[in-house]
Amino acid sequence: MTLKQSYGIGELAREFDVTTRTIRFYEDQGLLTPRRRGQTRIYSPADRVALKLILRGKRLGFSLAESGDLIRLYQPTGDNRQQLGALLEKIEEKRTQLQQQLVDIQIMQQDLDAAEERARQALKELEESDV
Amino acid sequence: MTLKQSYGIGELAREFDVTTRTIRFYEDQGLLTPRRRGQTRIYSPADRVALKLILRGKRLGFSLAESGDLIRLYQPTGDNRQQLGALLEKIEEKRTQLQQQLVDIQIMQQDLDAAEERARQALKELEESDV
DNA sequence: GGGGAAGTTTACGTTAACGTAAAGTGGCCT
DNA sequence: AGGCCACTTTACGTTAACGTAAACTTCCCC
Repeated sequence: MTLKQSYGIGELAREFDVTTRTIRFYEDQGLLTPRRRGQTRIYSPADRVALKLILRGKRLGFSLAESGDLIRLYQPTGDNRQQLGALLEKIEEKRTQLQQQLVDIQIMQQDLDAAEERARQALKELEESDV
Repeated sequence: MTLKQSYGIGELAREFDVTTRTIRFYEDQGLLTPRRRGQTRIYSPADRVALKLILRGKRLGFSLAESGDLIRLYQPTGDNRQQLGALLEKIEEKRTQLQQQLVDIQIMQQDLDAAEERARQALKELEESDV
């Protein structure tokens, strides 16, 4: 069995642990574009990938608008030089941002190391004082 | 010259490129605790560090409440075993979150690589088509 | 054919993180 | 004394990202 090629809204909601309201909201914001069977939404694998990207973005503090940008970076658009240039700029910009986040994470990890060390030390001293 | 040991609100605002309103708001949320001279706020180096931490947190999508937790992790608190245990748990939790963010960043960087590659390819094809 | 279960639309409500405006205080300069 | 900063408090306004509720259709099951 290869990939499923369509998904229901509840199905996606369960898989990614979000509400259907959230998924519809993302469509409202133009981030998802399911087709319809009757009035029921049918999601493509591309929609599923987009949703994944949105949630990944959220974990990094991206706004929905920013995730929208990322999604569009991904869609092969028959573009002219102008647009392609702007696109390359956006990519570079995001790259810089991710770099900064990497630095931030490293500093925080060091902070956590220090905090843990102090906590363990405090615990140790408690142990030693009540024989 | 060692470190400055007190800062005005405007001074901090300029240094970190935030408004004074923002700094006062953080105090309102219990994240900063400046002393007063008259009714004017005077910030300590510890306040300055806390502010730095908050802004770093923001870049990673942390809420002010989460950053508040982090600040408290940093303050040496005469704690009992209960609290120290809880503290260690919180630290571990944050560590897990940072790990996830690292993974997210790596995936996004790869996505950006791919997007850039496609853009450059599209540009190349445009160049070749208009001799 | 009655009743879930899962889908839909419409619309008002909510929270976080500030922005913005108004009105006042204190110091310093000329 | 007048004026201009930089600071203060109070309070209402705003945006993003959904939550929540109501009222409706569709399909399936027994």
